Amino acid sequence: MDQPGPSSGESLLFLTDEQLRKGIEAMFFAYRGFTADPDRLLEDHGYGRAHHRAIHFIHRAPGTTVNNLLNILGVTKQSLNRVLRTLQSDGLVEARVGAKDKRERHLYLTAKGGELERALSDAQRQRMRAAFREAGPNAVAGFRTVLEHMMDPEMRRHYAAMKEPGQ
Amino acid sequence: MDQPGPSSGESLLFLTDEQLRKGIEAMFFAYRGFTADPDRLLEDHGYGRAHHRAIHFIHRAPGTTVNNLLNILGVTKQSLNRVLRTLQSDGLVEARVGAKDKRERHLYLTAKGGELERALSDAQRQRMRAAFREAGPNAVAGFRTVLEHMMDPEMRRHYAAMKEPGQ
DNA sequence: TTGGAAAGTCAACAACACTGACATAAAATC
DNA sequence: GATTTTATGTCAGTGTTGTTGACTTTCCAA
Repeated sequence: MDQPGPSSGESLLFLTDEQLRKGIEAMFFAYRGFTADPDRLLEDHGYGRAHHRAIHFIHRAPGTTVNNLLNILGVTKQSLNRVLRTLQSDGLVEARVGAKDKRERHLYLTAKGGELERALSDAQRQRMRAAFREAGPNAVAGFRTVLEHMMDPEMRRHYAAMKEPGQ
Repeated sequence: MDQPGPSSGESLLFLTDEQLRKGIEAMFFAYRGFTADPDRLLEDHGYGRAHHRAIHFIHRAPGTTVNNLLNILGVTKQSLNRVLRTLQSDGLVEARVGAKDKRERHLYLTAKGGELERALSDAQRQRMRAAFREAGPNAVAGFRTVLEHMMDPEMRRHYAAMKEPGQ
């Protein structure tokens, strides 16, 4: 019953279907918690998660182009455009025509957009900070390692690319 | 915003806003990967994630009532009902009127429903197994710890309740 | 027995994803 | 210089999934 793995000396009990099912349900329930706080805030403004994602990544990489945002978010341009249009007409996002390539639109948050970003981000960070603190640095490192391996390779590239901003 | 002040003897560098932002983006990108494989399968059948969730939890707790499922999934009964209706008319789910309380419907997967559940589950487990294996048992433990702390307390109850089935 | 609560169903609507087709402007290429 | 490609935006239509409101059936308790 409690025999070591036949090939290695290491236990592989953490790879049983039962453990994997727990991991799957953990992802499901945790993601709900992860989005719950910003969702409440967004509802007050009449926005949805799509707006949050756009705001987050524009804040993260100011001056990003529509096309770049499209690749990161993995939605169609029609879908993203709907969101950007409302954010622009509400004065949260500004789109500047590219200096070098005039076809491109570079996206920036306005002061008002920055305010909402901070509010959303604060709400989300607060929960994550609490979870991190209770779990401890070792668990946090494991958390990030597993999530990185769960990403699609292409998304992992995006994630890694913005991992260390100054490098 | 918050300085990484060395107030205690322990380093709190893992709680900086920068680290939290990385955690937030890790959740976003990883969740996309997490759902990608089942999503492809579901599309072939004309279903969506809502169907997957219903199938998963009916498989997890056969005979569960609609109301119980409602609490776990956190949607309105009308929304869940639409999903259950299609699953029933497609012959994947069976609803039996409660013996004690005839208002209740107890939900079961049919043989056909079980087949789809297995296919979806296999696809999702495969990715998670790969991620777990590459990350190692220590990282997996941390992963689960952090996720548990990120859940709403009520959801954590559901999660814990179904953690060890035989106990 | 009657009135309210609970479980579930039907109808209509909104958010947000999708596809497809098309328009415009600018850059790149032939 | 003409043509093609690229970046972006728009219109129309569709599907999934969430919502609220109104309704039926069933149960239970005053």
